[in-house]
Amino acid sequence: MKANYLDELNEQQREAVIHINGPLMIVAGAGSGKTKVLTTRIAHLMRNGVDAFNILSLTFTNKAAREMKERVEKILGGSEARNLYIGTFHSVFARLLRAEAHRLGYPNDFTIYDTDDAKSVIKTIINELNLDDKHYKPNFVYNRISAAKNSLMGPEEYQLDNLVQQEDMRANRPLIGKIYDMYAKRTFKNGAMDFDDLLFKMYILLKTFPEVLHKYQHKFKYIMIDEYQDTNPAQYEIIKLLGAVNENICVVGDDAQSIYSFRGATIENILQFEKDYDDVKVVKLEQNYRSTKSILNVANEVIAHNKGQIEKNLWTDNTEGDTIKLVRTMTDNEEGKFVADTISEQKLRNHYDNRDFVILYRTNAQSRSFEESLRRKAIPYRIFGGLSFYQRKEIKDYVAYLRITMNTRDEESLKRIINYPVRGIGKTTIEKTIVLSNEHNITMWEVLERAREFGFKGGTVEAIEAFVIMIKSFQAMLTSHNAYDVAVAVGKSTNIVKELFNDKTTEGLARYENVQELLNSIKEFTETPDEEGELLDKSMGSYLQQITLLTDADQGNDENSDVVKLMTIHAAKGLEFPVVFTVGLEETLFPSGMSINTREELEEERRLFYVAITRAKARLWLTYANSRYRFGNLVQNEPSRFLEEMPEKFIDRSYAGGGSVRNAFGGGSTSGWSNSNNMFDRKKAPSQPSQPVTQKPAAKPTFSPATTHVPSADFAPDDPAGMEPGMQVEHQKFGFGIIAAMEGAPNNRIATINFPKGGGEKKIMLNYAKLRIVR
DNA sequence: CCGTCAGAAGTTTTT
DNA sequence: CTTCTGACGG
Repeated sequence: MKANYLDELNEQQREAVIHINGPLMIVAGAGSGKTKVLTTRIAHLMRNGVDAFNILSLTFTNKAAREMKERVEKILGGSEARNLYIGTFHSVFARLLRAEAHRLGYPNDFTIYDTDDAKSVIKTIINELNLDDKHYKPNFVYNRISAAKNSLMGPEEYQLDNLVQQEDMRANRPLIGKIYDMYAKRTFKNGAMDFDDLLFKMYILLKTFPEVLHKYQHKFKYIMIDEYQDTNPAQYEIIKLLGAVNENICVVGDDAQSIYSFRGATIENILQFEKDYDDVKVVKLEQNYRSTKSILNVANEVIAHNKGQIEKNLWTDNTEGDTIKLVRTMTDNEEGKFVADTISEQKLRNHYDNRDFVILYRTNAQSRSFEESLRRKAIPYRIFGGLSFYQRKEIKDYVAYLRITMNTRDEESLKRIINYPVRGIGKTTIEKTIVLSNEHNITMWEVLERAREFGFKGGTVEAIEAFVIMIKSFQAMLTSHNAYDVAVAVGKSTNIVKELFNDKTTEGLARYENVQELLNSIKEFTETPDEEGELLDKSMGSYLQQITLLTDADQGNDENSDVVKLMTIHAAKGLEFPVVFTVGLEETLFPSGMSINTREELEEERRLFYVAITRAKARLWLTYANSRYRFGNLVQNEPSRFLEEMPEKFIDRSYAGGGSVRNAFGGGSTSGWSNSNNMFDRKKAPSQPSQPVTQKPAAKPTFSPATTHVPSADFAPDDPAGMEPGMQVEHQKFGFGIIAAMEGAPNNRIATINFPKGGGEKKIMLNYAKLRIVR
């Protein structure tokens, strides 16, 4: 260990690091060396006799956890750091739950449902309840349930809580509580937890089993929480429970960077920390080492528009640096072009590499114009925050096999692969299986295991049995083989790999490569030693647990690749870049139109803007477009109100069409401001009285275009077996026709029929087409 | 059972 | 404009 590690700190940083026992709150302004303090403090604890096994450090992102681990290792210079518990809330709790879940009635190898899995379950339930999923949107319902769990509210409480019920009534969705209840039961039956359950169930576990609580209270004698301003009530309560005995809780945060209230984070947690414990030591890190004076001054002045903050004065010794450039373009495409041009220019003028640039936007959808312009100029880039690798269909399919092998209760996975690749277990069979499983209160898997007993017959029962035997063969391998071998066996037995290999289309090729990459990742997982040391869990279950908690930002950690990065501001939190472009600074976009209704929402948007500004080390461009395409139509937007909140002194507005923001406001177009509403209004124009739609509307009358045939009143399809060439038949759409020829196997005959009014000669598969025999 | 096509919906932010 | 969904033809 480096002896002089304390010398590298400033006074406040050192004060935080050497505080060992008792609650500690570090208010860490942007760029004030927060991670350095955290990592040095861990090293310092260990140097002062604290066992690595007794230290728990929680972060929000895998990336932050990884970075922290690496930096601690660097200071300690050895493998001691391996015994630390450093990870995200979700991954650490998932790991603990893997040891304890049986107490709650879950299998220890429970499946973790990602957002898509969860929404899919919710959708199934909505349909089962005969509710209209246009009204009960799975997304909306999911968010309600998520919010409930994040406030530690179970289904019963949800249905009994007056306030919540009133909200649902007002939103005209009174049955969300019912859906929540069914969802909780269903996921439990599936032996699955969603992201929120990892927190919620952890809390339940600690609350219900004192001996478990006791165990972890004594294990985690020192607890550190990064980004404390983003904790939600569930996380808050868990920390409180775990830390209750030793009260060695160290939280680090910056209320000015709280940007996750939409996900249940309450800024109150950090504002109230001093009141939660006696004798809280508070340290403020106010010296910024990251940004120029210009950048920092702008940031400070912007955030000063928020009220109710922890008082602090962020300052820097750095040079004043360049002014902040404010840029107006006419359209979003020009905005993209401007950014790409400027990147080229800056690379030449100031010798930057691609990796020095980041483009930050409010919503993922904004990336398009920048992608195009960067591609046109052949500037390499990478977008963060698209589909995670593990959300791709082919990967989810493959992983579903692994999941079902680990946890046969997982019906989401079972339904996904029971007939993929096609093995003759069709819709009817699946429906029947579901009905039987409900009837007998057993899992679908158990029904399949006893298929013959339940009266499945013929080819179906054979297909089912083959499927069951195959999955069981994978399970048998689990004890004797590692995760990689099992995964390879899955690929072979199911023929998935071969099938993808034979698909020579571009997409097929990509899919094949993705599956290969999946296998590689499993191989890598089984072969690299566990960084966290203590628990050398190389099992399939451990692997599956990890990958579900990975996001797009966690892949391709080729930090060194020289590319321009594109991401949302949320995704950029905790990062820094020499040159930052913050784009799309327009009303309704940033601040988002969805977040301008209350002061709280607007303040969070402002904090987001603050985060964006403070990512920049040396140079900052702020851009906005007069008009941009949204949902395919051109929309005009005012410049963001935030642009008016910046101090003139540090801003160069010469790019903003020569005028000030104010000029841009009124001066531009007098007519131009009839905007965005109309795009919503237009659609609803022939205003239907908005009646509450809770039940599925009766089957819609099907309108046929005037050109098509109107079937006879008594139209009813006949058995195709009796159809022969020469017969006259009626088709629902093509009208009357004569069968000209017949081909194909007896059980799959294809007729060539001439429809004089229906577009001439057609080939029709008799098994599927509905035809009436006329004569 | 699967692929195609038209129509509709979507854009806040994520572990 | 793009992506997803459902209906329907083959």
